[in-house]
Amino acid sequence: MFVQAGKTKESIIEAAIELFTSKGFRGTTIRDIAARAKLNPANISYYFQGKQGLLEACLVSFFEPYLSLLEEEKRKIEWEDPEICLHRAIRKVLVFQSENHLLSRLVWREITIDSQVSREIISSYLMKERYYFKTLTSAAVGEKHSILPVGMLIIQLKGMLSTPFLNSQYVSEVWGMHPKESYFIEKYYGSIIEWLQSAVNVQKSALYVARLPAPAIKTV
Amino acid sequence: MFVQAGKTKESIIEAAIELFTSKGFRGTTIRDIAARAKLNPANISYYFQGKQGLLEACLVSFFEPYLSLLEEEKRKIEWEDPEICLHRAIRKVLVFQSENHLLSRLVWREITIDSQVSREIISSYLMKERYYFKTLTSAAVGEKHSILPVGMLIIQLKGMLSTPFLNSQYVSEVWGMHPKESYFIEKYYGSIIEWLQSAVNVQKSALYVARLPAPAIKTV
Amino acid sequence: MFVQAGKTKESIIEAAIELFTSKGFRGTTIRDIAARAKLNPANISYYFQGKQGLLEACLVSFFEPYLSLLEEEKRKIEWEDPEICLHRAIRKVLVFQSENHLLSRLVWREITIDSQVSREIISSYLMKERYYFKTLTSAAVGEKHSILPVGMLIIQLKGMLSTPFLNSQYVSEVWGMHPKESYFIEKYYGSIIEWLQSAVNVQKSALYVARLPAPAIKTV
Amino acid sequence: MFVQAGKTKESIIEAAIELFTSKGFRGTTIRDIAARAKLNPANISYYFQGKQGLLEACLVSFFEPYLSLLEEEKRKIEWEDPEICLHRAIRKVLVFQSENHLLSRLVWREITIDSQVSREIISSYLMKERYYFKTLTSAAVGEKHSILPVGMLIIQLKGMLSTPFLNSQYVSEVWGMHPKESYFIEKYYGSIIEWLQSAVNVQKSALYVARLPAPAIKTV
DNA sequence: TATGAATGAGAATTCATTCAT
DNA sequence: GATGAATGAATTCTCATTCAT
Repeated sequence: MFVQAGKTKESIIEAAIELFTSKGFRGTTIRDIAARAKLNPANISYYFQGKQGLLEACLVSFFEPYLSLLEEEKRKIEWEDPEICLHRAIRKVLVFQSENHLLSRLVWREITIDSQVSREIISSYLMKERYYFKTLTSAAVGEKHSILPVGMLIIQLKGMLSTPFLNSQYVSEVWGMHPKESYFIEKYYGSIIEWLQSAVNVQKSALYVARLPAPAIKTV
Repeated sequence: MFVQAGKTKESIIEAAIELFTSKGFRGTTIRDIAARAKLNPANISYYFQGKQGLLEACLVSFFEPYLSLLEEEKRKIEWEDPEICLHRAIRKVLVFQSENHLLSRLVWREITIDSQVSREIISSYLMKERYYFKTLTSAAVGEKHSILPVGMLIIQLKGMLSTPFLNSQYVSEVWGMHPKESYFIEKYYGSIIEWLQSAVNVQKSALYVARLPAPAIKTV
Repeated sequence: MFVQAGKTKESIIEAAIELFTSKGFRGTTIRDIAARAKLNPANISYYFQGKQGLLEACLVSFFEPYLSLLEEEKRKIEWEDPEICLHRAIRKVLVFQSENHLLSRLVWREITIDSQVSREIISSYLMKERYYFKTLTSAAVGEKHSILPVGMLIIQLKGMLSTPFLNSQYVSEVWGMHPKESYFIEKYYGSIIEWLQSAVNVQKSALYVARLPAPAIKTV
Repeated sequence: MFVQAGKTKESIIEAAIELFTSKGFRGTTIRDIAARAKLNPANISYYFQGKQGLLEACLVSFFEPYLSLLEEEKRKIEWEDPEICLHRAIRKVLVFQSENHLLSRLVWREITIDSQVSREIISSYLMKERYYFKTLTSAAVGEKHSILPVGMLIIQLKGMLSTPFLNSQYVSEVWGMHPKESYFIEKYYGSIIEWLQSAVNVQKSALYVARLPAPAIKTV
């Protein structure tokens, strides 16, 4: 009626996130979404140029703040202790996902499907993410241990950061609390940092790994 | 035509795993599958009572060997060193997933969707899996450090074990090799064991982490 | 395209009645119906939630006026001569069926199939119909001959009322005219009333029947 | 294995009659039939050249005895009292249908569908039936009342003879007994004969009924 | 901006039938 | 004679999208 376009768009995205997350993208119809948002289905095509566009809007609404968060910490390594920056980045990522746990689950699942039309969007976002992680990690550990296999670290870090949100019901059942609760985040943050510390001291603790024919990796 | 029921079923499942994995369950049509398996689409309903049944057959073909693998190691803790058993279980799980990396990706993605009719099947399998992990982990660390929060360990372990297969393209891009290659498995196994070792010494390190200046962070 | 929902629904029902009647419910495809109504087949699901729903709409469009017709006469027995009411009911039923002869044929055939999902709808309608017939007949004959076996009367009456419409082609061939013609209705009405009169005088004629080699008939 | 072809065919027809009757021809699959007859579905195509052929076999298995029954009585009018023959025919028809009530329901329903491939078969049988009925009725009443509209009589007779079997559940509910029970047949036979008598005296009785003060009737 | 009607493309599924054994 | 595998044709239905209002 009046200037409610923003509101309408918002409520569509909200409904879409809930439904895409629990029923999957293809398993959700735009009628489901329209019904939940109490709107006419035609609005979705109108505002997002189709279902696909709506999914992309969801992805964007995740990646934009997510990446600017990482970017911010990456920038700070110029004048702050990189290790502090990395730790803070990890914490922020956890908090952000916790506050957007449905959307997080949706995103981390959706990127495991190849033939999504959104592939291009996703790819460019993931490239950026990787770049920030690499830079942050290298800065945090690279100076001390130049031959450290940063790649492995990043993969493990990525897994640790996303798994609780992707498999939130698993976490609930094993740990007795949901990843959206801040207490879980605190604990989880703690154990990631622990792991990171010990991983950094990899040479000492893992004589065995060092002897493997791991390819030399150059840190930037 | 030819009495090759076994072969036909096999080839349907094979095609289904490939397509479900890359395009998603709903994104794959039974025609796609039939075309890839060079069969008539009606065979799918004939052999699996519909698309849903085919998905379930895929899940079963993953979980059955996967769980018996875990079960075997769980049984061995009666007379072998539980730590050895846990390590061996981890290794076997990695190798099994590496050999069935497509199927693994499919399974770990599919379980993140709520409203699947397969929910019951999945639930019962995941319950078993959790039980085996709990028993193995508790046996491996419990005796030494009875107050250890095993739950957190298991969540992290689960994440580490599945992430590389779920996000195989991520691994490829960061690490330069695919989780189906045995070289990756060796490396990855090594770092999990490392993590496990240091996690077991959690009390000591926890002390240290507690002293970190974990900066309070406001997210937008 | 055009906002003519009412018209569209109407024309679908019309086409459905024709086709269901001549080819049977299962023998008619929604494509046939859509083609005859010059519409897109999807409209049928859209307006009637599937083929089954369309059949039910047809049944309802028969039973609603049919039953209110009976109900009206049933109500009138309070202050009018019940025999007149019954006769008038019979006449109205014949005229109504004559004017809706295709639909009548469809309905009277369809109720002879057990496993229809529409069973519940049909059952409740038939229960009402029976109640009206019973009340009307009992009132018409009951006061005079309270112990008359009304059940048998009703069964015969039902048969007489529906048969010409169910087997309209039989009527055409034997009688040379179609049950939709009013001349037939007049004649047929006359002979039903005759039968009804004589049936009421059952004792006298029963005497004569008793002499036939048929077993003696006991009145309950 | 041995000479069981007859047995197999028999059991297929038996199963088909049950299922066609309750679920309708199109609503029954040959797999249903094969399952009930505990046979392989391929047998049906083998023995009856398809589902259609099976239906035709069912129709034939009804009409052959049914028509020879009528034919027999028709032949007898040459030397016996035609009225007796007609009554006997009616009785035999009722008994035959009672003993084959499922098949009767199937047949009388199926002939109300136009576009059956079996139309030719049905048509020729119905033509014969009509001929026998006409001959019998004309012989029974025609001599006495040459101006009687035999057509109307036949239509009513047809309706009376088939209705209880076509709507057997209706009969059950109103009358409290099933048309397959001989007690019902006796009663029903009685009332048809009554009707027939009075219909034959139509001219007289019509006059008489009009004037009728409906005398009180005492039941025995 | 918003809506309900309408549609076309395509999906899963059903099923009678065939065929080699 | 009998069977189970396999198929092709056809059917119902779903759904994103469009369009006139």
